[in-house]
Amino acid sequence: MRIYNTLTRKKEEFIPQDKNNVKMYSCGPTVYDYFHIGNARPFIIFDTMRRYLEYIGYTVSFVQNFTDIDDKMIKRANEEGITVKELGERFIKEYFEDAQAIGVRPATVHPKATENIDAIIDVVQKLIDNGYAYEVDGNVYFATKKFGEYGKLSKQPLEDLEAGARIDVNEHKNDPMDFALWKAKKEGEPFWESPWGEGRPGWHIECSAMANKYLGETIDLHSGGQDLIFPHHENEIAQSECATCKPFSRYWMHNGYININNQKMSKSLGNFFTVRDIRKKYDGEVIRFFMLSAHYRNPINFSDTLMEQAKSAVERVYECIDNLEFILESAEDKAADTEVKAKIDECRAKFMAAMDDDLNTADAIAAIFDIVYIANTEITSAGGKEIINYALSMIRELGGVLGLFTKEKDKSLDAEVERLIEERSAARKAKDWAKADAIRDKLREMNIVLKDTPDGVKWSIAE
RNA sequence: GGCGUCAUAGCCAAGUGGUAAGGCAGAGGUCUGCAAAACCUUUAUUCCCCGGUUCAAAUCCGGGUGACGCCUCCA
Repeated sequence: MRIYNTLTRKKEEFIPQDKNNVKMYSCGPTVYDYFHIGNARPFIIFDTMRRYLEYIGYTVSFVQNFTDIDDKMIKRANEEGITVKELGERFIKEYFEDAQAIGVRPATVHPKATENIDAIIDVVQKLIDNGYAYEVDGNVYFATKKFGEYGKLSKQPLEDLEAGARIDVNEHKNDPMDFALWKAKKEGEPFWESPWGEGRPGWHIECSAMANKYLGETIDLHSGGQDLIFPHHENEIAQSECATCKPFSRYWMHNGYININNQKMSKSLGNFFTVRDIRKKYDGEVIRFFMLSAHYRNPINFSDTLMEQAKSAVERVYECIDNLEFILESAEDKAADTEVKAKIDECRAKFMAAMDDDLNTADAIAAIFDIVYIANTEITSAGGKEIINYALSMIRELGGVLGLFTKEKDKSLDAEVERLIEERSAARKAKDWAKADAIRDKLREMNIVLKDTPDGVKWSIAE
């Protein structure tokens, strides 16, 4: 598989250090609120990356942290009159609820910053020992100028960064570009004991410490949103490589933004939609489909119209699945048509080629729609069970790689509905259209939609 | 000022040298008792503009125009 590596700004063949296992780290949320749809994009994209890596045979050690101590956490906890710990626990729980709804599986490990303070202190100490960090009044800073490669990810020479930097007023730092590894305790803030006194970790250091602790010194793939390239990921590289003297991550993937009216969505701009809110109107799967219908590095707009389009597209696939399952019931055992089977295999090949090419999920989705078309045009109950099952399982299998189209229809009908369907069939047989239509309308009100097909009456539940 | 991204139909979107995928929406039709679903036809001789390279360019090169992002917490 080839991926676009931010470090080299080129598509490269992805070769993990261990041929069977991929070590992958993704920056997780700061758990002070529900996550918004902009946060959801990397969760969905890199969950899909993980699923695909597993599909092509790797085991994936996937670490995604929770930032549960920082300025925003403290501020919010104070506003709500609860402890930082309580705030974190609440939104970690909410994270998992929304994540599940959009098909994002739990990572292998979800380390929390507050539970890895020892590991963080170790890295900070190592940086001091190696001469890359210095302590001032209980604060520890990273000396960016000591790291000659600083700026290699964002391709920004330190001088240029400095020239553009808005001045951070801080009398402790030796240099404006230096950043905090450890912050001395302020009144009313949570704190931990450290060699430099009571305090708490800076933001960037936790990812370096946890990646190192759970995945080792050199990981295969690090991912996140483009806005993390600088300074967060740049700083992670500096911290990790200066502490271990080893390369930190061999590949970096960054997803594009989500815009609202072509403007970046972010919490600071206030123009954001939480996944929790969107879910009130759209199924999480529709959100996921929407995200995967464009290439992950392109910016995408978010709007109601786009969600409606995504919803209709998802329904087309489920309609096909439902039809196949329906005709399967009346189909006979019969060998599959080899030509149709070959066409479906071609779709799978197209799907794989798309995913291999820098996770081109838009093309991969198109391949699934190609199978839908084949199913709709070339597969009937007369074709027999085998080919129906083949198409069905292929849609499920490839859909599953994207975390889509995995829902199972609840086939149970309550007795009353069943009786009405029977009654309508009898009325149709007697050509009593008025009665048949009245029953159909009545069922419609009960959210049961009937469709008369050559293979009998098919029902489905209205959304 | 530095670094970077994007521009393809009514909407969304793939396509990085070989003659415009896929989805949504619209129109007409087929099927159906009527529907629904599905299918068929139709919607870009053309990919922001101008030059250039090439037998061949949406794709490569040069120059414009427009939109956006990072350089400050942010996915």
